[in-house]
Amino acid sequence: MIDERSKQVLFAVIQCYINEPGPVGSRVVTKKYSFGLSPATIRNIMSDLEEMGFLRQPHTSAGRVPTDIGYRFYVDKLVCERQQNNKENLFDIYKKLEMQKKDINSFLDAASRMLSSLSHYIGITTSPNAGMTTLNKIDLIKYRENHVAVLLFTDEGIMKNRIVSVDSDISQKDLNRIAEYINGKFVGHTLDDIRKSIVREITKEKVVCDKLISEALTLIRDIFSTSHSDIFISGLSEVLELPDFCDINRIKELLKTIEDKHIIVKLLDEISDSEGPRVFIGSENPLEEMKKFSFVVSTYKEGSRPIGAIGIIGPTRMNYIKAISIVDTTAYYITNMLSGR
Amino acid sequence: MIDERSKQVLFAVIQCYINEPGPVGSRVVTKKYSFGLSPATIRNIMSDLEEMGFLRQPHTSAGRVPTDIGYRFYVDKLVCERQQNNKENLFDIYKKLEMQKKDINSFLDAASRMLSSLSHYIGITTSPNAGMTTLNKIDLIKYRENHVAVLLFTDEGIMKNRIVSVDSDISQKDLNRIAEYINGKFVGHTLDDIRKSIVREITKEKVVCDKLISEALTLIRDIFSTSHSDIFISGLSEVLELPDFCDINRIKELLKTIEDKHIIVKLLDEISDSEGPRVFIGSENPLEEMKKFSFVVSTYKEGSRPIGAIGIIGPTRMNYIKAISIVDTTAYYITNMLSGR
DNA sequence: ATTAGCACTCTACCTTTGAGAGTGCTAAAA
DNA sequence: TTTTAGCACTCTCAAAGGTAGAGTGCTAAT
Repeated sequence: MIDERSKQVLFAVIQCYINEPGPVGSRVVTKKYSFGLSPATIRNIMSDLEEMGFLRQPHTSAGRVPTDIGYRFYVDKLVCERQQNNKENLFDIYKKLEMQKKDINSFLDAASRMLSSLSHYIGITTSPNAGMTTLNKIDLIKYRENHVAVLLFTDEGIMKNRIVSVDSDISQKDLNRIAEYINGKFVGHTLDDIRKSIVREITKEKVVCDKLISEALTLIRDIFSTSHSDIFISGLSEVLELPDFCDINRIKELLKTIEDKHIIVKLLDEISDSEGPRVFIGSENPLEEMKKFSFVVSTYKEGSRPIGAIGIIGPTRMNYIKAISIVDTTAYYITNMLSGR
Repeated sequence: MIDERSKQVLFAVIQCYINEPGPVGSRVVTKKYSFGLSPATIRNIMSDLEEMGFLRQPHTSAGRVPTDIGYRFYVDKLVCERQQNNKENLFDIYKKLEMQKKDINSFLDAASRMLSSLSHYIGITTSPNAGMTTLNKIDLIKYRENHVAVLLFTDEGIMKNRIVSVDSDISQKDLNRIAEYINGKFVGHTLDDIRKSIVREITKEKVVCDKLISEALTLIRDIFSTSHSDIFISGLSEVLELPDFCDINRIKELLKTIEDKHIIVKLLDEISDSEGPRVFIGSENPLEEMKKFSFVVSTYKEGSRPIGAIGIIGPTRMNYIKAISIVDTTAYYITNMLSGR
């Protein structure tokens, strides 16, 4: 389909373009890479590559620029060959993040900053998807008259807390009883499973237990269902330094997408059941607003189950090698750190 | 110092400029406002105003543009005269925010979005300054072996929670005892005060009580001291639509400032002991990075003590009337809603 | 199959030009 | 004394032309 030499030329063009933006011409390729061919030959090859859809010309008689398909080809090759990560920066990441261990959210915030400062693109991390985490303990605490604090502990630390007002004033003793009942039933299950069983239990109306408990269950179900995860985004100013973002309209687009965090959360949620780092290049992006950018994502896990996502957003002219490596190793260390608590 | 007629002209120029950017000339002023004077006279007045520092010319033979001093004069006048807020939009704000009452942080997040969507500038809210809030209750819960969850309830809802690892395994009973002791001593005081007394107590070494308690106190002091408040910023994409931000460098500046949230937190903290809405115009801003923007801030309170700040960032060419009114009423309603819990 | 040579194309940047808007000044009018 | 009309002058902005540079595609020679 595509011979080895053409492939080499394609990769050369892509690497040139990643190093500095602007169409890359045949002469430049011959100078930077010693193919032992003249510009004219390279030109012919590039012309072929354009026909195949890997390159394109911004305008007649300019150099070539990679298409999304070209990048895809390049990245696929990359991922295949990548056995050895560059282990050097691993340790740095590890050490710096270690400091932030205190609380899971500030930890993930720090991780997103880390992603962006390492890559010079936009770094994104999400807090664990509540539904995927396992319940460690529920506590009900009387907060003041008619107000109860519901605390959901998961294996990663406190995940959710909420103060709810209840109609009848319940004593702390009763609350303890309810909590005990719920704990006995649900500890060790994922929140998603718990929600499902609660729904089942309520609808089946086989509430042998007392009214308070059924009320509490309804309450907890509600808490579970409004579980939008937190998301940490950083590096916007970082990305503005790139020549790719000299156009004000692109900035606007990007900002609008990112500011509506729910969009990103949804996107990441969809991804978060897949393995290893994934790359979405330009038009491959499921989100309309992101079709001009590239997105490298991976997940961190609790045990073997992915519970949260991290990633990098940058221009399609992204240093994919670096980005993939950064995302991958960061995900790896987040997983480690969560389990090491 | 400055006669009435000149003042009128100054305000006319400012209003023109706020309505649409670009230097405003003498002809425009005579057309939009009926002073009964010819352009030539207006020109003379404007020339005087320039000498006094209220206006300036971007270049010879262009119209005039207000200086920061000019805006200041205008805003001062405004604040003096402002007795009647436009009560219409109050109700809207109130109703929409009411929905978000559930949890204080998502509530403040919503409030910041509200600020930005109403003003079309950048909306900022901070969560209550932990130090200023009063302690409602402390709870210590055994989370797993050697791990204790410390919960700080304040009158606004749960403010802080942290899981800490302790050397010796403590029983829930002991934890309850410690919590009880601390509660008895500190409930009703502000966290700042509590921190101070803890420090005193520890340093004085008059720890008649047992070792666990002194250890717990040290712990809690640490938790208090790392109290950076959350901050919610929104409306970045909003602001890019303004003609004032057509220059990419200004965007960069702004983003850099805003992305480093600690800067803003610090700024707001300094302000948060003053009354009513305050306006910082361009160079009046204490922060170097903000000297090209204007900042309208106010505080929300617990009782009569300000505990958090909200504000709007926009261009110096800001609609100050609207901005002040929005900030003021939003602050008012946040105060109300917090106390109405 | 590859390459050298050449005409052609397109962009980016610079300069020029003219229109438009607005000022400052002066002298006349109120 | 204050206001106004008239006019020359200045500056910006946008469009128009012109040139250099980079790169291509094609053809004919190697």
